[in-house]
Amino acid sequence: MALNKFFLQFVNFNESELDQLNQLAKPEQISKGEALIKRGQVCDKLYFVTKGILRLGYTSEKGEEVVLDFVFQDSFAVDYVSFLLQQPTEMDIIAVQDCQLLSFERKSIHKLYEENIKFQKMGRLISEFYFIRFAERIKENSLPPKERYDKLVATNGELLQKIPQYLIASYLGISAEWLSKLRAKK
Amino acid sequence: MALNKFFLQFVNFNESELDQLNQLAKPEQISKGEALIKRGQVCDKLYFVTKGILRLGYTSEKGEEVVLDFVFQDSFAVDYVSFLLQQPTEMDIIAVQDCQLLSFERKSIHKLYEENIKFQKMGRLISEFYFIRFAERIKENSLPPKERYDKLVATNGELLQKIPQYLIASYLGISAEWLSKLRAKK
DNA sequence: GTAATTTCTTGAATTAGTTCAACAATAATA
DNA sequence: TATTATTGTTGAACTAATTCAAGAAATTAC
Repeated sequence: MALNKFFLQFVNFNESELDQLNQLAKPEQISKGEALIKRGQVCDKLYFVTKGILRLGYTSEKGEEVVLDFVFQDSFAVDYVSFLLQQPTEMDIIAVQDCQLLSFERKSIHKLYEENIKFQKMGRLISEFYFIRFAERIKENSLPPKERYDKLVATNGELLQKIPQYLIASYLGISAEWLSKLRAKK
Repeated sequence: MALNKFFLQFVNFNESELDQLNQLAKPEQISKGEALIKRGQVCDKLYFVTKGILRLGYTSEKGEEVVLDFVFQDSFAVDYVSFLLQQPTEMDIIAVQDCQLLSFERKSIHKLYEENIKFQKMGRLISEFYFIRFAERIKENSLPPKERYDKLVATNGELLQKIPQYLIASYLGISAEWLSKLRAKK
């Protein structure tokens, strides 16, 4: 099961510990275009994506939707900043396709942290995992759009085909038309 | 003292705990243009900047130096990814001006973590602090260069004047000439 | 205090990217 | 299957940004 596999990446849990984690998970679903989290809300849940793709971003002053990140299957959708600080998020998390999710309440996760240090360790390692992803993102952002696109295709090839190109263009910081022209070039 | 002030932001340490932290600190200095950390090294120290400014970045394939971040006085210079994973860094950290630093060895910090849970908490909160900075950076990167420049000036006004503009331009992802023209415009 | 080096500015030519509009292709719905 | 809505492509006119070269201004070294 993908969820357990995810946890086992970080800490060598035994069966009963995995059970404890699984018992916290509440199945949720959301259809294409709907928001999982909206600007202004406090993000007090983690959402494990069992199926579908979401995008994290915001609406600019000019009213354009800016995509900052995609969340694919088998990883967590969350605005970690809002989740950590328990303050209103500036982001929206929106389903790119119909999604199936498992939600974990912050409070119940924190309860586990206190019960067993292995859960605490998991929490720390997951934070670090996302931290490292962010650091990589900042570095990648310094590359020209074409290179960023090629890298994205190289690492997320198939999944990417399920995302409309105008969203990918927004993620890359270029217009949809220009991405189309870049793709046509080679 | 600025170092203690930094720690007290995160955890309410008593005097003896602050002493423990201070005893780990080894004064170092480095002159303008020199590297504190070079690509390929493992970053096994944290450096608190008591004086000066550093830049974190890398050399691209075309041989240009790309600036990803500035480290100002009273904060830590470190490649956190390399520090966390203890793997070779892909970054260089270079002094923009002569700097005075206090270095903290990873091993001795980890020793403190085990002795007293308050230190552990500090470690977590400092990680979160940088995590949040990274998240903000990713969002800022989505704005047009002029806006990013104005924001930078608004928050780091005086300090910024001590950094050559071609480095600021690199940080913003534009050429030095274009930054000069942008500045001239209004 | 002058020379040498580093940094900053300006202009001209070129490339990268945008906007808008029109149409083509694809997917969703009846 | 035909219809509608969403997504993708293309071209023309425009704006943003780069490169290169030259000179001006500011710093550093002697």
